Amino acid sequence: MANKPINETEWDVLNALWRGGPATARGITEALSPTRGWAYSTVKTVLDRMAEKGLVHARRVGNVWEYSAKVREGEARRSAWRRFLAGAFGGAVEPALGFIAHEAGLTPKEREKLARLIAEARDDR
Amino acid sequence: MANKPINETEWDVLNALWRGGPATARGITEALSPTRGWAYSTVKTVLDRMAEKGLVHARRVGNVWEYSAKVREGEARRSAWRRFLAGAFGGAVEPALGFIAHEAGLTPKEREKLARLIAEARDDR
DNA sequence: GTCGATATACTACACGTGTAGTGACGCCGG
DNA sequence: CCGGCGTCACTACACGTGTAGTATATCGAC
Repeated sequence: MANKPINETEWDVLNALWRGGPATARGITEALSPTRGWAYSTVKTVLDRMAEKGLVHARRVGNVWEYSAKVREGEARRSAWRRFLAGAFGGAVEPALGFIAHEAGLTPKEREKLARLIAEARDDR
Repeated sequence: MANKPINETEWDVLNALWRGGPATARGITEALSPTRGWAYSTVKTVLDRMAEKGLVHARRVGNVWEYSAKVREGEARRSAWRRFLAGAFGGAVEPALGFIAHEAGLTPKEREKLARLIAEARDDR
């Protein structure tokens, strides 16, 4: 299961790992330094906590730990989607779709894009 | 502003208020009792905290407090949507739309519905 | 083999949240 | 006018999270 919510900090770390592949605590610290500016020890703590939760995998390499994403991006997103539905729409899909179509503040261009994407999705299955 | 994230418990309370209108702590306790089973004092605490945050409005009526939703449903949903985007998609709208069309696990029927909703939205503006 | 750099492991602390107990006080019924 | 019931205000506490310091272990260079 491991269906704990993923929080802000964790998304940042996961995104870094998804984009850059496995990395050490120092690597992540540097990757996130422009946006977050965390201290090394902060990143280490976050990573360790994520490892406990099963979000990342920790592997000893020489004397350093190398962390890699254990959840896949798609999964994490689906889980975020489910939480979004659960919270804001009591888990109901259709109202959420209505919201996205009408009230999510999409630009016409975005709506167009979405229409196209749906058409595609319809085709490929 | 008031752009604090709304958490699970708060969604429950807000939903109760949106559906049932203004209510006292006891009222909410009862409304949520099937799903949550909170103690009266728990609900009171939650409501007071929500009042502090500006999520609900508290009005003294006789010797009881009556609480009403201060944020509107649409606003709250938009804010949840923004947080969903920020977390799972780094704030980018289009990848999120792609995800919804392709990977969110929509049934064909739901996709159909979404297509219709978009068409509608296109019409009315 | 000693030293310096770096990583680790452990600890810390404040704030948010989930959940609730308790003592005091006011209002309605008798 | 008094007592009980319900409500309030306050307090509590454990756990999660954001953020980081520090003492110790270890590795590579000299």
